[in-house]
Amino acid sequence: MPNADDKSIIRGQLPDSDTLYELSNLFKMFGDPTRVKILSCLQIRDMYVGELAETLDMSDSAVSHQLRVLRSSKLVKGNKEGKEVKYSLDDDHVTKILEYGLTHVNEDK
Amino acid sequence: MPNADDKSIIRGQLPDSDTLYELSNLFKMFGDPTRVKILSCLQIRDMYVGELAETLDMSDSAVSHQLRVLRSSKLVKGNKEGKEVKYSLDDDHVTKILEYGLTHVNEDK
DNA sequence: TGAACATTTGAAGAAGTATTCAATTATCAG
DNA sequence: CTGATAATTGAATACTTCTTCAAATGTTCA
Repeated sequence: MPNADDKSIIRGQLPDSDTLYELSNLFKMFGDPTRVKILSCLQIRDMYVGELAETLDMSDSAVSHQLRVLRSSKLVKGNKEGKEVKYSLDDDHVTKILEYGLTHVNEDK
Repeated sequence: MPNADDKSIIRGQLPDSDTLYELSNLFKMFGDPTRVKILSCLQIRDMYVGELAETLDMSDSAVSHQLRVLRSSKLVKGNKEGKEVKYSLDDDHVTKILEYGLTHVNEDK
């Protein structure tokens, strides 16, 4: 059987397991409506936690929890200003990835 | 207070709710390691369900379930060939989005 | 028709995750 | 120091979702 190791050949061409895991993890960040909203806001301008919460009509706590997740993925960063924390995008790719996705979604209609 | 409707202004600049939902839904497809693996395989060549299962070392059933999800998002399509079904990517964007994400992930290290 | 194979489907269980609520930390103004 | 405000944290709950298992569907071939 000539194609006995066909799967191995395919496997060899795939990105390695770690990369695939990181990759899906990156996209997972964009895979939640709340997080996408937060990122979209920060694309417009830097904002404080409270501003985000008001704008998106969510609790401060819920927003803060999501900001923590986004921070851990290095997609946003927070800078303390007195008792407030101003958040901003921490990555050039965020905008491009969102734009690309938007293009796709809009083309479909 | 001059900024009373500042949030409304921001809200007005955001993509509408439906679009944001669709957007996060698109990214959610890429947010699971199994699905990313399947998509990566199909980027290399069209494959049957069984081939995918073997290549990725998963059950036929698990693969089929994920293919259903990907199909419903119009990212892959299946063509019946006898008793087998050959799957292929159903969207030009898939490759570009994956490539873009990969670039990002690789740059980070 | 009947056996073998490929795929799909549905239900169930397990694991992961988002939001809420209450409590805590930190900063500023009086 | 005290009270008020901003943000974070942890625990609990509700919800979603991935995989497994068993059964069903559909197709080929003898």
